[in-house]
Amino acid sequence: MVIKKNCPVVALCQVVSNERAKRERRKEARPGELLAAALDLFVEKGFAATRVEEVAQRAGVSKGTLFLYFSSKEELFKAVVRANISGRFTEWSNELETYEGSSEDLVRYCMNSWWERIGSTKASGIPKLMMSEAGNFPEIAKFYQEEVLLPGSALIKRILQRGVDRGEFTAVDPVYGVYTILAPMIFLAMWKHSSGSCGDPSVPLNPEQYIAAQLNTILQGLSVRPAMPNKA
Amino acid sequence: MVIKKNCPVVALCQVVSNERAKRERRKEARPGELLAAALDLFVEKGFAATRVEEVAQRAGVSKGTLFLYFSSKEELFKAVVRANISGRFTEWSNELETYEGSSEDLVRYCMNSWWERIGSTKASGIPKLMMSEAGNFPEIAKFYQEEVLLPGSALIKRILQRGVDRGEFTAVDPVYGVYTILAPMIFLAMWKHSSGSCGDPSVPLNPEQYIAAQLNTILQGLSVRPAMPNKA
Amino acid sequence: MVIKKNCPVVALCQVVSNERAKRERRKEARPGELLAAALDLFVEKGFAATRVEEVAQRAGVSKGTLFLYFSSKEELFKAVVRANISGRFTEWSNELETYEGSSEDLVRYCMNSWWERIGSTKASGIPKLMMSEAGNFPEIAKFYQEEVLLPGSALIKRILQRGVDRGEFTAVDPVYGVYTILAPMIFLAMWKHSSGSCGDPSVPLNPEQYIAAQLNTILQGLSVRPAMPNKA
Amino acid sequence: MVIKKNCPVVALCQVVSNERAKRERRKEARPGELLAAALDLFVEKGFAATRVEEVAQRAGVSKGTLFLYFSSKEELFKAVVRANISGRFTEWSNELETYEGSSEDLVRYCMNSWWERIGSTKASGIPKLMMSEAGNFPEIAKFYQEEVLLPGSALIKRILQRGVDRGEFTAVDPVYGVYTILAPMIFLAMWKHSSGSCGDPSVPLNPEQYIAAQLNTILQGLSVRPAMPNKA
DNA sequence: GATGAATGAGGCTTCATTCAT
DNA sequence: TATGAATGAAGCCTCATTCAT
Repeated sequence: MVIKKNCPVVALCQVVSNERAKRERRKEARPGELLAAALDLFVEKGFAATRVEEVAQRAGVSKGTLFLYFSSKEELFKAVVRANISGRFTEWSNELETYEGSSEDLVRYCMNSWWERIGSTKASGIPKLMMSEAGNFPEIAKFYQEEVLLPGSALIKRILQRGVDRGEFTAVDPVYGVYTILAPMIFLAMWKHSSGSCGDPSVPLNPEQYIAAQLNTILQGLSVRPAMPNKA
Repeated sequence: MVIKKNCPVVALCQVVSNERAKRERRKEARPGELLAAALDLFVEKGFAATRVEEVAQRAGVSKGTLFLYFSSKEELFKAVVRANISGRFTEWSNELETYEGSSEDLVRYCMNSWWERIGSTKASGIPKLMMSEAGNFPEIAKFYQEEVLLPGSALIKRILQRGVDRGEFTAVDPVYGVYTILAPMIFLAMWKHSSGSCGDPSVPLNPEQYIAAQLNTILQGLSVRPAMPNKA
Repeated sequence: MVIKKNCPVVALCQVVSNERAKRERRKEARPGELLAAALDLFVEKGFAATRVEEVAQRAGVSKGTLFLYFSSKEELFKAVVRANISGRFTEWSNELETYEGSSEDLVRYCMNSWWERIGSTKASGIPKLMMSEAGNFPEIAKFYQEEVLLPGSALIKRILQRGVDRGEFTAVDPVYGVYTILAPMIFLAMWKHSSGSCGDPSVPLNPEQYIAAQLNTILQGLSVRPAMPNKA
Repeated sequence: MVIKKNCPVVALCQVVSNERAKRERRKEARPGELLAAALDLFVEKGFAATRVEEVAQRAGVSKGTLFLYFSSKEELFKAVVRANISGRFTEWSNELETYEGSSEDLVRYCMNSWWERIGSTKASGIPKLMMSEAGNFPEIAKFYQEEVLLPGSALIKRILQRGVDRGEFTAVDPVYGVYTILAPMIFLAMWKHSSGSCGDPSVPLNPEQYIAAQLNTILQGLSVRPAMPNKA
């Protein structure tokens, strides 16, 4: 090229082209950044109170760009939910099939594993989002139910059944026993994202300690035990 | 009475007083009707997605009337929360003081009583509302925490301590043990108001059965019992 | 009447009837009180920024009552203007006809008299009102012009002409000479009611001193005088 | 230049820069167009009676666009006042310092110059606006007073003092003498914008003739002259 | 006549979405 | 593709006006 390097116009072009290069490198990442920003904000403020401009800003793009990737705010919302729903139930299901330890340990493993993979990540905002917005987005609530709640419940049910079958757990209601495991986890996810509860440390909640305490009680509650004078 | 019933002046006075009474009865009923309508809608759709006109309509008045009683949508929201926060903790606290049965029964009593007094009423929407909107209304979230969460937690803590003191309950973490009781109730309240989850009966939840099942497991989990080979 | 005096219902009726008596006594005064209140507020805040409820309140009646006397806010406005337009031009005109002093004294008399009868009263708000609202109320502006500005201008013109005819005043433009007298008075009326100007005493304006100073300059300006080297 | 004109990258840069230039030219012109439209309407109808949509329409944009440039109707109003307040008093002050003609000519120059620079422009609406709205916008009225009325009065005072010092003007009250000059100008500005008065030509007012007539009378009124039997 | 609760049209403002550049 | 200025539908809120009492 004959163009002198110090020609200001050329320099400008290069800057532009560098930026373009960088931009294109990041292009693939755009939807992900937008989804991450949107997840944060939707979880924090709810769907209606979140402005798309905020989402775009947080993702480092302009408002218009967001609409290149998501045709509407609602589509963005759906994409956020979809993107953060772990399709890991088959994986977990397999782990359960091949698990060889005690059912108590299996419950411990599951709950802790949920915390590591979901609860402690941003994906834990999804339950809060669904609780808050289910009424406004019935289809996506249905989708969430089918993709998450049903498989999750089924998984828990099989774990409990395994414990009963192996003589480790006392027989529990096959439907309502599930909530014994499910409720503490969903509660934890929501509590975590309710800044009203977390803002003030007067009602503190350390997730690991919380899970440990819940497991202790639940597992003793599930365990088979000698006859006791207590009414059960 | 010596006054003749058909004295026109007297009659007028009575009419006036009847009219005034009726008018004022209506006027006094308005805020309550509006609060009830607003609670429903805020719980169902969230603060931002609820239109004041809807609230007014559901209360059977026009848009403008709402603003005669609440100076803004936000004030309406605050009033809804305030109006539905039961200051019943002293009452419950007294019941606890004088309770003479076993601590297990006390826990049962408390949970069932919560369901009867709060959970089964519209007030059960408040926890969902607070979870969803705490981020957008920090002051009112703080108020909720101080007026509800802290006293509630304190009450539960005392019940657990009573059980331990009387040799009925195993020692639990004084902080995290509380969640063993709290989490299932809050979960129930939120689940109930998450129409996305309830709309479809594929994951059903009958509150009484749910509470019974939770109590069974929790109470066995809390109970003192002979040493077992299980890790506790 | 057989009714006992201490019967509470009767007592109430009496109170009512006393109030009614008082009310009826004041009934005749109502429109005047409303007009006075409206004048104050319209002048202070303008037509659009004045709320009818404020007017009613200041007049000591309810909002509904105002509409018993004036069919709309606009009618109230028109009535305010009409009520405060002095039909005194014929009176003044007569005074002029029969005035026997110097024309200079006549001008002094007129300006001071205007201040006493109009400028220092609430009616002085009308010019401000008309200046501010003329664009929004063309008909009433026209009415004001016909009833006030034209007669007032004509009066001034005749006074000036009298001075010229009697050899007291230098000849001035018959149209624009009028403003020499008119402008200072209207300016005074508006300045007085512009709280922005009056609120702060950094640009003070004592009406009597203002008028005296204006008269001094104007009258010397109008006076016939010996030839001077000044360009006139 | 070595760079080929048809180098596509360069061309692109130019296009971009043209596009940006045009876009930004529009963007930069908007506030001015909006301010001009708003000035017109506020002066004509007053603040409260002017609808923002009208302002936007007259500026050729949509309602929403206005709010991109002014955060509220009130801010628009403030900006209108600020934008039309000439900070030209230092300039005028300098002209006064270096003026070499007679004080009479200086007064003529000032009044005519005010007409050319302010009175005949749209900025002449500001005095009317301030008179009408001062009560509703105390802060901006204060600002107007400090930025316009006080410097303006000070300027006039110095001109009069100059005349007295040079033996050209008779001694006048240093405070109230100012109004001799100020009142006719402010009156003119307000009269001009009171369409009620101007709409009908029955009380006509040609500004140049008005100013000439006022000057004639005022200047003779200020001039030093031989003792006269008139009371002064 | 008098009241003041109720109404609802209308104005300000926001923000998802579009589109020219 | 990316931008961000522009749009306008929709929501909150006000207040002149009505009307049952």
